[in-house]
Amino acid sequence: MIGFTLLGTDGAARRGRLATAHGTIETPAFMPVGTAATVKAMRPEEVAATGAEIVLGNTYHLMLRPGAERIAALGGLHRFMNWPRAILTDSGGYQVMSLSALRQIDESGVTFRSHLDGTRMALSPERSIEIQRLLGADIAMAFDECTPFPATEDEARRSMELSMRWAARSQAAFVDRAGAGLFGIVQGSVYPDLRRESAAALAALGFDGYAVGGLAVGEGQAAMFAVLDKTVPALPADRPHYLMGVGKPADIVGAVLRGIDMFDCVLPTRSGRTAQAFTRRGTVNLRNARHGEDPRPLDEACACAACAQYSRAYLHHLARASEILGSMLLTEHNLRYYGDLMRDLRGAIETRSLADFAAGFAALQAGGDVSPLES
RNA sequence: GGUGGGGUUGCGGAGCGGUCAAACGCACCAGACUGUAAAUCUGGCGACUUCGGUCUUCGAAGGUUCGAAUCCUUCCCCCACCA
Repeated sequence: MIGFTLLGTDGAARRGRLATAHGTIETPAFMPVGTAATVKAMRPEEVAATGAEIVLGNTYHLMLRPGAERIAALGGLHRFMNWPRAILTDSGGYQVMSLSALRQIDESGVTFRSHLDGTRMALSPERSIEIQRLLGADIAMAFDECTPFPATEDEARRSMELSMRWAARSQAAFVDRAGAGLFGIVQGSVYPDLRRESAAALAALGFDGYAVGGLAVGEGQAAMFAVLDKTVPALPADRPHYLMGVGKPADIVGAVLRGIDMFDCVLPTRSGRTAQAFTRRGTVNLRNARHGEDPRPLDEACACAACAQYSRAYLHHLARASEILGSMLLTEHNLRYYGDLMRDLRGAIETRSLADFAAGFAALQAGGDVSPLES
């Protein structure tokens, strides 16, 4: 059982606080992704300095390497990766989709052929929950199938109903402990009736929190927001709402406006490694030639090390040279940007000025990156 | 001085009579990345184009051939070894 306190609202948006065995999380919150027991290119103290209070780990990847039992024997995932704050673990449901070429699915669960060495590995709702317990997750996720997009209504229904049966089994397998909880995951693709049905099924079971899954898989922002408009009102209001795998900054702002409390996404970390930076004026590709001689900071309004101590020209050079420091600095910047965005969103909800904040955010993003240097 | 090897589109490097504006890699110019098989992937990369093509390129100049980056001659460079 984990606690969730609703501190205030602004329209559909909510300001909340999540209490776990490893600290509290102010919501709306962004959770950096640390799939393989590391937020890539970042040390844990640097992750915390960006404002993150919880990170993700991944059942599938950690069971393959180094193995859940090994991590348990070494004192659990928090200790293993030296992250003393909260951890949410994904159940492996996303890999059911992303590794579709390497797995077979049936009622009991999924058999994966390891992407590392081909070894056959089985994952079921029961085993996924067991692994997440071995890892010591503060928040475990029900084992589901992230429905691919596009899916016909029949396909989406079959997939959603399977996920709902697996949700019940996940819950039955979950051993409740203080400060730890289990979230259910709504599926149903872009079909409002399926989404409502899924939400109702999960609410009837009763989870510590409710996730919306199967979005940002190619349907587009408008369709995603349309799904949230129909789905979030169907979720229990006294529990946290988590939009899985989302997203771009504008996606997050729009989802907060629609009542989402938690987010995770690989974009800030992955983009940090591929030279794309998120800024108050939109995205910037540091590899582009126009930054080669630019002595200005990436984002003058940002207090991260990359912006405070280095020029665009230097970040450009690091990216071109594939230097590790480039990945580190841009990942740090991107996570700081996301952290600042969440802080500002929380502040705007507290002062009930979220609509104004969202309008200002959109205007700045639409304005584009800083103008080129005079030559 | 002798012998052998070589000069290909920014660089490296394939090609060795037609299917060659010329493989591939790098560099370069852009784009994409949404519960991470991702420090990854995609496109472009001689000039012009009404996007059908047209034109100029493979050290230089001649030549053989219906046709030459590919064969021959001469010249200019480079490298290795021997003296």
